[in-house]
Amino acid sequence: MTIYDELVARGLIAQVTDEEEIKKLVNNGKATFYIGFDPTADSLHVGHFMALCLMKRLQMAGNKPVVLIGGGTAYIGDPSGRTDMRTMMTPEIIKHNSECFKVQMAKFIEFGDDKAIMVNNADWLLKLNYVDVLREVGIHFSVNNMLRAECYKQRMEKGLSFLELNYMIMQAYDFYYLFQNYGCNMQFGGDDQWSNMLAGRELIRRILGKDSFAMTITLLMNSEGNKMGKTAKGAVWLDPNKTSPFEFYQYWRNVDDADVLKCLRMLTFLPLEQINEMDKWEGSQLNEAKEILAYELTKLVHNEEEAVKARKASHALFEGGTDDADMPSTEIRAELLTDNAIGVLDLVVECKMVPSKSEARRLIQQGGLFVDDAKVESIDYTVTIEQLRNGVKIRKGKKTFHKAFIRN
RNA sequence: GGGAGAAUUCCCGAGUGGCCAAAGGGGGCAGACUGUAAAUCUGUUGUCAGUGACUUCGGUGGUUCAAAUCCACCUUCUCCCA
Repeated sequence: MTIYDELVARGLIAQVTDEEEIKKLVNNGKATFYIGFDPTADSLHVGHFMALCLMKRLQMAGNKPVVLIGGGTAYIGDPSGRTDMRTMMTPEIIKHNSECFKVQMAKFIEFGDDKAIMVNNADWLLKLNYVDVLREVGIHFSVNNMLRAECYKQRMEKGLSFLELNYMIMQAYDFYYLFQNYGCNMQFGGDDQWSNMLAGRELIRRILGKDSFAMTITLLMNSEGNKMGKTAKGAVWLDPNKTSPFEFYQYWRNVDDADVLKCLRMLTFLPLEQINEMDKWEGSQLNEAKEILAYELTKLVHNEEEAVKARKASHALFEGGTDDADMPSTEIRAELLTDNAIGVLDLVVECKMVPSKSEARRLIQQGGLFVDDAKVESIDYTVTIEQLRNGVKIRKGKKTFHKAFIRN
């Protein structure tokens, strides 16, 4: 199976500018392609991960990836798919985030002379001269067309600033710049980037009269049409300090039945034959597929050791195993104790299992808190120092586990 | 630059002087049911304290015994005119 066919079979491709040409380029390893990553946070998330996987797949097929860090575009902020403006980031934060991205990306993509390269658009965007850009680039853009673009449509009601309107132009310029300087003939990105990518292609055609290609990756949505990789608390991060391997594992272990196969196809490197086999599974058997998904992804994003640990912890907590050593834990500082004990309310807040004591109170009143598998019946319940020395297992509801302990 | 309107608790959105910590929906959390799924039903959803206190309705001042609700100024946004 050719690489292009595999991408299609995995459901990764959303839109392409010219299927035949792209197929040819990609299958023969002739593409030099770029994907842009704006450093909007200090860690990559699942959406970035998909893009990196795609890069890897294409790299394995002999194509040359260019990772573009949007250190310059981050100064503007992409309005695509947003209903409100992003908060402007300071140069220091942008720089810091860019560094974080670089470190994390090195885990997935091989960089080197003949391998992948990494560039930062801050290097060329930040020194552009306004009037020159207007004359050389701005002349090629029709505001009428821009405003018709899907990515701006939803902003027409709530308001779109001139700053943001220029994002498309900057991204288009990036493509043009990489085409000229790195022979980059193709751009990939999330499906919400389609208009921006077309703009770049159009710019290259207008200035240089040359053809270039663009392809978008299907956005990973759940069966309810929401972007996946998001929780109530925010994104699922790849940085283990922001989303622990265990939490990461659990996120995927808990996806809806309807989404498991899609996730396996799009996110893992498991052979398609194996995944198609799982497609026949039904009902509770899907739990097995979810476990495979969670394990595979944890292994890819973190490493095999973490994946094994997370799986073990998960089994221990949900299937009555005994080894609970790997669940998230918090060390309780001795000064929090009074009379060698601590109230449960304070304890669960300290472990950050609930945001406030009021919430902890409610939780207990509704019978949703357990300490060492015994239901906490009263908000006055206290945990003693002896218990803490052994480590107490706290459970909130059915799925949230935490261990609290104190050092001797 | 001129005119009209808007800003409410995580989100949407009611509320036009006391009965408002603020309707309703969404989302979240918990309980039941289950397969660590979905759907459904129930409870809950500002904070701290055992029913009372404190902080909140874009910001700052003011009127009043009392304001999310009235007034002034400011900020941001939307729409119409230029």
